[in-house]
Amino acid sequence: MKGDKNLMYSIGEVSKLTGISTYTLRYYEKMGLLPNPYRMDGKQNGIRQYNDQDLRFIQFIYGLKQTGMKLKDIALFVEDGCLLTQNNQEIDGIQDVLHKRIELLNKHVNLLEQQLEQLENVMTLANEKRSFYSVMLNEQTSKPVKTF
Amino acid sequence: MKGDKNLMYSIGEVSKLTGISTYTLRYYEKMGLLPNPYRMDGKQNGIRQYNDQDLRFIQFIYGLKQTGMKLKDIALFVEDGCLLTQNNQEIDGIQDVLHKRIELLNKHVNLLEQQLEQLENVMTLANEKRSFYSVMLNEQTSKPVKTF
DNA sequence: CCTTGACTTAGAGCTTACTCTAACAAATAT
DNA sequence: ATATTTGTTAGAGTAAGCTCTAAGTCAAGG
Repeated sequence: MKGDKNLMYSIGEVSKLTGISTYTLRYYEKMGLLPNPYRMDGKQNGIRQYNDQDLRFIQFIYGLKQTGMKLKDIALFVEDGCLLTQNNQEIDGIQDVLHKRIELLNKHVNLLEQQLEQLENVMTLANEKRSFYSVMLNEQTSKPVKTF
Repeated sequence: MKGDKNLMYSIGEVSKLTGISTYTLRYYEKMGLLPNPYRMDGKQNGIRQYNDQDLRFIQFIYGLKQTGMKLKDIALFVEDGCLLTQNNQEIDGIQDVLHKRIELLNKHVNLLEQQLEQLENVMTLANEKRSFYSVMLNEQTSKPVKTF
């Protein structure tokens, strides 16, 4: 009844599913990259419980990080929290928040495009170099090339 | 007469042309990422002189670095130096060197392919998120969505 | 019962990759 | 003449992003 599909994950499970260590997950939480998760109530030591939506969000955030977004920018992205509060009240200044988030995503998408371009360049160069070496390997008549 | 096209660059010029600081260029040289460049002889303080081939090599190496190859792996790639010595003598065990370099390039190209894939994933997710926010911005009737 | 995994705060330590300073020398450009 | 750029060695400092330990508590599962 609490999570969708009744699937709730502990921090250890999230760690296994995402490949992010529990240290790092708590660190990200403390740094404001991840929202404070729901906690088990009562005596149960306040254990973090993540649902599927949380998991997808963590993976999204991790993707941003892996592709070069700075932790500080991710924290900016996340800082205003959920777009609607518990009671389905809009947060204050939602327009500004949306603008800010769109801007951060724009900035990152630009970075991604540059990275794609560079990746393709480097790929080409690396392949050329590789071919060159392969040719050298197979050639009997080694011509005098002074090169790397 | 010394360099091709008579173009020789000082470390400062290389820095400007590549966007790598002189500190970093010397650091890379010390770490074995860059071969020891030709030096001006005689009284002239042994100033480093790079030619076009050197410049291209530096850019190639920098591309590897920028796309995630570890400095240590780059150093491995570079460590056996030029493929033919000054006197056009083959270096010892050139086959092994070629194999090693091809292997390092293979490894890196694999990494590049993974990166390309992830970049595209993240691009898609970021674009979706951006669209979602844009829709929220333009919608008058804000539906109760509790989400990031 | 005992291991495992969860929690906390605080803080130390680590890796990678620079980045810069010191302190001195020598050559070039204005 | 002076500022800039280059050179050297050696070493300190910085930043990001973890990674782990300590030292204590709590609760579930075999």
